[in-house]
Amino acid sequence: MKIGEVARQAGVSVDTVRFYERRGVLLAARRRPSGYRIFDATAVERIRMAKGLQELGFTLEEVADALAAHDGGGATCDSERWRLEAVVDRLDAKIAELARVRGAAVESLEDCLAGRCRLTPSRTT
Amino acid sequence: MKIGEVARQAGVSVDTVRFYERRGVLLAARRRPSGYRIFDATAVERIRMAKGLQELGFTLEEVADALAAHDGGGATCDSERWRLEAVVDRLDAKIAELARVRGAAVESLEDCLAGRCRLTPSRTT
DNA sequence: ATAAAGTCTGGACCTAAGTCCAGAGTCAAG
DNA sequence: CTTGACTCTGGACTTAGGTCCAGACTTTAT
Repeated sequence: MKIGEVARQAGVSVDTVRFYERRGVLLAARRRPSGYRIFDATAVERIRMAKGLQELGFTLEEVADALAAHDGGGATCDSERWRLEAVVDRLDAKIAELARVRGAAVESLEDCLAGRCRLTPSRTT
Repeated sequence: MKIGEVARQAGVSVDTVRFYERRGVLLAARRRPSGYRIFDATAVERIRMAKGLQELGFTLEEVADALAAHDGGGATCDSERWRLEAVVDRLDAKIAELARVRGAAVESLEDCLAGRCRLTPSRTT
């Protein structure tokens, strides 16, 4: 697969694909003699994973680190339990945090509707 | 309350407080004759709300817009149902998304442990 | 009354995550 | 074998969200 195809399948720009390679989200791609990068389907998966995690507040660096730990686990995937478990833990924490903020928001809304607003210094009209 | 106290209570820097004022997250503070800003407790609440939402992927601008809609609702809080409801809706969507990504991550992990890794082009060792 | 601590403004600077060239080379379809 | 679409590199530029001055003024505690 050439870079344009990867970009299309992952829903990002080719610039982003190259950027991700530099940042270590993607492994350094193999090259044709011409210099053109050659990718396989895992590249698309990695970009999708990165995008999903990023959406949820993880930085590219964290994603790159997790993937590097995964790749570097040794010969095979199962040779260590790797970081994805840690990622899942963080997702759980994030879900809890989200629920907490949601609760706070709902509380604020209730107070507000009850005339005791915390967000606007209103003249209790 | 002076700016330092607000910053302390909200857990941000005084620079951030001023920055938030400029960006409309905080209402323009009243001033002493000296020029010093005077805040009340709602400022702290607004910063906390902003930080919480930001953590979850909302931009400062979105937060500012929601708060502006709230403030501008008219004389009182309950004069419109305001945007916090929309925020809660978005939080729900985010929670769903988070759950989805979590599922995808767990699946990847399972595939990986089963020797069918999607993220590393491994030589099936 | 003075010193230390806090605040003011305006502007420069910073990181993350991209985006957008220019200029040169490559590929593939007709 | 040409032509239009792709790809390459390197570097400049962008936006969001801050952070960090300098130099001047204000407050507060002793």
